[in-house]
Amino acid sequence: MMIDKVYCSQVKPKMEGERVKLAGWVYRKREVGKKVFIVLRDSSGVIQAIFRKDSEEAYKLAKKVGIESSVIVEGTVRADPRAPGGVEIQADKLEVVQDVEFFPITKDASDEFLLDVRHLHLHSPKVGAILKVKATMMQAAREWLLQDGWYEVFPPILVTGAVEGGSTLFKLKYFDREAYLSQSAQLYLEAAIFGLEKVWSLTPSFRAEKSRTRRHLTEYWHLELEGAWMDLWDILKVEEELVSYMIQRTLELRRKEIEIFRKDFETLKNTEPPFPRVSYDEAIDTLQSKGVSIEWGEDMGADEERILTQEFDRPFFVYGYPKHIKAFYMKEDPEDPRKALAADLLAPEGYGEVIGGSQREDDYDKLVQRILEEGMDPKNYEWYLDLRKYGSVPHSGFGLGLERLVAWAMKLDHVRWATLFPRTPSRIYP
RNA sequence: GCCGCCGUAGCUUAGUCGGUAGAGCGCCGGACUGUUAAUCCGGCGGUCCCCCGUUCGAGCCGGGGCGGCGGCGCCA
Repeated sequence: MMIDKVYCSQVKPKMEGERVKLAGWVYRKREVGKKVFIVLRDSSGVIQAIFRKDSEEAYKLAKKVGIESSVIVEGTVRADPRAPGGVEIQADKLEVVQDVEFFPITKDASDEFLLDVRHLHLHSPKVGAILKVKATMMQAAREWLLQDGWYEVFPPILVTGAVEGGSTLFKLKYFDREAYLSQSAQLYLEAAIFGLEKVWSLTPSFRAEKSRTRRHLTEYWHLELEGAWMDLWDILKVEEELVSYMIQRTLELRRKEIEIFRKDFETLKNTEPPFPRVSYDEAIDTLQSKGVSIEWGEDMGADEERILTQEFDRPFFVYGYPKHIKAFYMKEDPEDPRKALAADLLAPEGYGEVIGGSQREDDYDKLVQRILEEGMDPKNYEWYLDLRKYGSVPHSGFGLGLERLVAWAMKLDHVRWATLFPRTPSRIYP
């Protein structure tokens, strides 16, 4: 039953006198004297409708209708400087599709309460703006990936083992066996490059870690790429071009939505290739010169990372981490065996890690050795090790946390606002 | 797993020294000739998170529990 309606944002002052039909929800209602003002909201925006007593039936309904009721409004377009946006609907017909007695979300809602009623919070134009930006970012990613020759693949979510020893997996029953929810598609993407060379996927990733930070969710959307015949420096170029395009394109298409949350666009505009490349060694030096007590070989914690990101006005890479703090599948630097050919992309303004990437170990023996060093059993990685026995090639890849990129772009205070129904250790409902 | 904080009306909260629990928003009723999260008047609304204890008397003091939040670690 598509209604032959116009969207709120389509109504312009030059349409003065035109008869229109709109469908949406009651966003605001004000009764003054013998008039009722209803601000109507739909997915495109808002417009004011005015009900006067001379259209008695509509006026009576308008007086009674509650906030966030679903309604269909008919009337005539009027340009009026007193109306928000300079245009309004002189309404003469109101159909209340479903009347709402009271909407639980009012102006004094805490973050916690908004998450409790997330299903209703999705009415909010602010939430809508974030969801639109997220959608546009993926639209941009697809545009870039298509023109650069990457194939989208669809990896499994039900898996048998860990990608990284440390991360905790959600366990589930798989008939009479155990299985897990995937925390990364990487291993499967690595397999796919032997047929398609350049592949990517967008999948949910799951981490059963009780992380209580503004950067973590137990379920998040993971954009992963894997490319054959690419070394670390090749994949960094892919990363910066892809991220730059996602940001620039979204800035072009969704400026209004971003502006609701972010006032300063400098760091977004600065997101043009090449991104600065900072070695781990330089990062340690910088931190030490700022009085941070950190030694070569230690991993950077959240505090260190934050201090470092405040030095930059655009995203930047940190590369050349010590091997022992990185995952087993990352290739050892042939010029310095203490280091891994790994790089993270950090967002500025304190946001930190958005991408983790690396060149992969493509040598069978070295990979077996690394698996043993991590205290894992090579038997569990048999098919993965096979990839190094049957036409192994140098290859690299990375994973991007979509919510993290959105959170930075919109300057959100938590990644949970960048997802439809956030899952955290304490929250799996609604 | 570790450190810190908080649970009072649908929501946001005040509550002094331990002495009959208050406000704003929302909702309901009324007033108002154009409002911009309108305004004004009136009304409805309470398992003070739970249990035990101290006390003549506990929202407040003590003990235990439950739930949540902020951060660390881990990562994207």
